[in-house]
Amino acid sequence: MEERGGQMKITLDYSSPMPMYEQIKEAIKQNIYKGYLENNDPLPSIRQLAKELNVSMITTKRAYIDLEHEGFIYTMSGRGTFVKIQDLSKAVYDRQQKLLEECKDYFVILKEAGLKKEQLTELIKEIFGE
Amino acid sequence: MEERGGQMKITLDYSSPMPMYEQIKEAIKQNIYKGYLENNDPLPSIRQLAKELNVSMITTKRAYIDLEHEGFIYTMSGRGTFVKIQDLSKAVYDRQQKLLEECKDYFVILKEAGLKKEQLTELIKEIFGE
DNA sequence: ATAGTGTGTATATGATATATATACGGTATG
DNA sequence: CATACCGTATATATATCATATACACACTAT
Repeated sequence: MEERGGQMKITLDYSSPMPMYEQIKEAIKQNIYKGYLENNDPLPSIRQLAKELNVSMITTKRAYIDLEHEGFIYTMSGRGTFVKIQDLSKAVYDRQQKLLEECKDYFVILKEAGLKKEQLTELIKEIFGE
Repeated sequence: MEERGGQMKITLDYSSPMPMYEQIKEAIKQNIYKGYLENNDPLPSIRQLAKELNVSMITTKRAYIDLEHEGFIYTMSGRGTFVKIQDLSKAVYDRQQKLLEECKDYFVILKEAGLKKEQLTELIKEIFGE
């Protein structure tokens, strides 16, 4: 039997306010963005993943449905679910641009809360290094 | 009749995924943090606010209950609801520290997504000025 | 004192989101 | 063609978000 999604390492925070199917979605997207999963790689079956994570099939299925609608994966009934990523570097770039846009709104909130430019640049140094 | 919460300007985004009672909470907190509302200032009654915002009394009540639990306001049955802020500058400082902590986690995510230090400092310049 | 009007409070109710169990249908392969 | 994997569909449970409406408390002008 072929290994399915053996690279996947998903850990759920059952007490998080984020729904479990959202956590699963995020984890799979991360695996794609980081290049751990390539085009046409099989994902774990909804059954297997549900067993691993101690959730029901419906929950894993729900995550897969969403990811399919968002264009990250495709499903073949009776066969399994597979990664659909045509151009990884473009996907990564698009995501970065999206994050930058969100970041902009976030900075506005921080500014309105009275935080100073220096406090943020200091934090950036701390995380990103000098 | 005394004016109640006449300073308040709350606008709801009915299509936002953020629950309406959360939006109301946030708006009131903002009014407190910005000094528009002082200690013991009356808030609009749950009825009046509900009417203004086209929501039910239960929704405004829910917001007030949460804010009371968080220590921002207090309620006197039959009289109304009032701001409870002992030390504004401390509250503002505490909130800034909390935001900075959250910001730290956020920056880690941005770094992992492959964003560069310069992209963020550039964005900060844009928002905060030179 | 009490009626009136303004407060907050409590109960019953519904829509939607999240998660489940279980029975069903498709696909490959010995 | 049996079997052992896949995904699919139906009925169901629980929590969250929001509502309507009837009730109780507090001030104030008769």
